[in-house]
Amino acid sequence: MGKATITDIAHETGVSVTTVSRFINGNYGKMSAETRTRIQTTIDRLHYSPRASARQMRRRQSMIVGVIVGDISNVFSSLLFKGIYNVLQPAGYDVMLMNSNNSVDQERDEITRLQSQQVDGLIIQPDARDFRNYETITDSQLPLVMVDREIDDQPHHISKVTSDNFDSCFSLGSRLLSEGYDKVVVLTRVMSQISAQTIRADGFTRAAQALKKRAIRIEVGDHDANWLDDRLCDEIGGSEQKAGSRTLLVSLMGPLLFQTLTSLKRLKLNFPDDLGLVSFDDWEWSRYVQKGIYLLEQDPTALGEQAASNLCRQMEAAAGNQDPYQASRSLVLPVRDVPASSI
Amino acid sequence: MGKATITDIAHETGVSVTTVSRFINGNYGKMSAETRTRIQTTIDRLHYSPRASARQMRRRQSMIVGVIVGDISNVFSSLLFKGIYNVLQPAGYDVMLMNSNNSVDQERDEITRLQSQQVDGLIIQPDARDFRNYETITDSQLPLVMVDREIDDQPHHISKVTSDNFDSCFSLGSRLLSEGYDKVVVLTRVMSQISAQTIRADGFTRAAQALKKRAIRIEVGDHDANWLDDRLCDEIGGSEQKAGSRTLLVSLMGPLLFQTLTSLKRLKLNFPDDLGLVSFDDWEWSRYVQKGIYLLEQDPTALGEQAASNLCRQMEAAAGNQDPYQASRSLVLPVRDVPASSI
DNA sequence: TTGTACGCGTTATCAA
DNA sequence: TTGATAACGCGTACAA
Repeated sequence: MGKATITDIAHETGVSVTTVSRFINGNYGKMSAETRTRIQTTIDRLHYSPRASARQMRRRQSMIVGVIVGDISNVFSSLLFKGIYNVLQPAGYDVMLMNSNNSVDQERDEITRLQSQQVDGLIIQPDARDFRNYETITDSQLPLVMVDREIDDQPHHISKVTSDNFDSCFSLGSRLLSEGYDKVVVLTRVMSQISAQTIRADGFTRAAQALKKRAIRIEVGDHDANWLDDRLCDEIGGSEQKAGSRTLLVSLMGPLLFQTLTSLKRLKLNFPDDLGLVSFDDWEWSRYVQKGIYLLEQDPTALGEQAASNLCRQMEAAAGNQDPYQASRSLVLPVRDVPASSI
Repeated sequence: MGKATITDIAHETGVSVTTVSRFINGNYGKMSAETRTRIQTTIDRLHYSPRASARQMRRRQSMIVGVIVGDISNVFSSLLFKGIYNVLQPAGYDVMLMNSNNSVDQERDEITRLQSQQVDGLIIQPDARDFRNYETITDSQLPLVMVDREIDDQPHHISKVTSDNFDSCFSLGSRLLSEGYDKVVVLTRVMSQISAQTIRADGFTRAAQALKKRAIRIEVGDHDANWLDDRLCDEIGGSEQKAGSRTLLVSLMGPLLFQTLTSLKRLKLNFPDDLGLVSFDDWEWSRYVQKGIYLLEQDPTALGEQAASNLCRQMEAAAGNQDPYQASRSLVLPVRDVPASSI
């Protein structure tokens, strides 16, 4: 029977529910070793397992954390989750994962669901441009960490864990452009209202501006394969232009790199000879692909771990009836700059 | 206040809790349109949201499903989850995701946690070799679907959703070997006690046996890069042997393919000239990599969707006090065989 | 060291 | 068309 209750255990064992409750919660302090083993035996025999829901009602905490990611099929999201889970599971929290599919509406619905579940905290890779969409969370003083994407009007006392997107792109862009590239072509594929890619693109654009060089941004949508070929051909030039080409091509998203490589192959453009290639990468695979790519690596797992441990602090504060947002901390994680030659 | 209760709403609105409860659950049947709007107003004003835990206690169902995957950082797992979520979320279920890290111990702990949460159903990519590890689930008649990996002694009335691993490998292996390859070298990287890779390897091995050709299996662990180089050199031969080589090299796992390609490049072995290359792939990226690879594609998202919809049927049965396992169905999804030339 | 009794927020039953 | 009230399983203050 999966239906045994604490009362059943108490009766079977011949003790009171209080004693059983104490046992379950590890308050062995005042309990004879004998009753202890007797209770354990009964529990095993009846396959008893305490109902989390009943426990929640009394304790006023669920030990559940809600996580909303933009697209779980993107490696970034799964590595982020992994980092979160690494921290939260050992801390005793269960994690409810939701996939917003980069839709603000869906995200709103999911926040409601999570609030109904009385989650003790929330980690969100946000979709919406305005913080207004998240005020229902802060109104109820729920511990909250925003991850990866930046919201303009987010109050500074709300935690935010991001990568060093702008600076890393600006500095790599500056260096490469001053080493002799004429212009930079930035490829993005923005799925959400807000995206880290936008900030990265800005980094390169600003670097170009500072050096008075040209910056072009190409937003790759769901076009067919030829579309990108044509655009690249326009911007970088066909084979006749190759020789004098000093273009720096930047792919700001993992999956985009593969598409780019395919196009380059079709166009018979080689790097680093015909152009310079930079890719922003979430994880190690791209280094298997080919030599000669400059990589900007972020570490989504670390991002998740930092977000989760900050959330834990907030939840502790909340459990002690304090303002969780006092325990908030914002964090910018470094992006690793891997030289093309070292791969 | 996030603390408003149904009683508060009732008092504020000047109706009884029963009425509010009816409203919340959409039983408008016998309710004046006016009280309806009045209740809605109060709910909005007080930011009321019903506690899932209190509701669970009465209803005896949680509307939560537990999912345990082997390694969430593996693309297979995240696509699987996506499929599951696609089905479960619209059906009104929330999903608790756990990562077993391919550890049987961790998996056991997670099953316990999920049972405490009183999940209405469980989808597991199992780690353990014996079904004994999951009997605590079937003992309590909990809806259950096993995914991806096969357990020898799993009772046939327990649902299982897998890919057509053996047959697809056997048939591709048979075809290619009879078209002129001398032997097959299979690369695996098994992380768990059980793995679909083992079955795939068997498929190729049996194909070789039937044609009286050699089959070699290399288990790639966490060795350094050179290790694989050496092993491949042993089996496939160095450049002097290339010319006459008729080896079929098989990578049975996505990430392994990249490692393999790197090794082949270092060894200056080209395909399809020097050898034939086959890869089992979870998703479309490998087709960007290079031409000339035979691909066996499975569809983890579809796997997840099927698993989830079967689970739903079981949960409906359980809700109607019937044996959920009568609604169980096992399913084998096809593996797509993509010819090397078509990529 | 152990037991009794009440309350947590919701829904279902019965009554009006 | 609406209310009053008894459960659900657990934790804890208080009593013994």
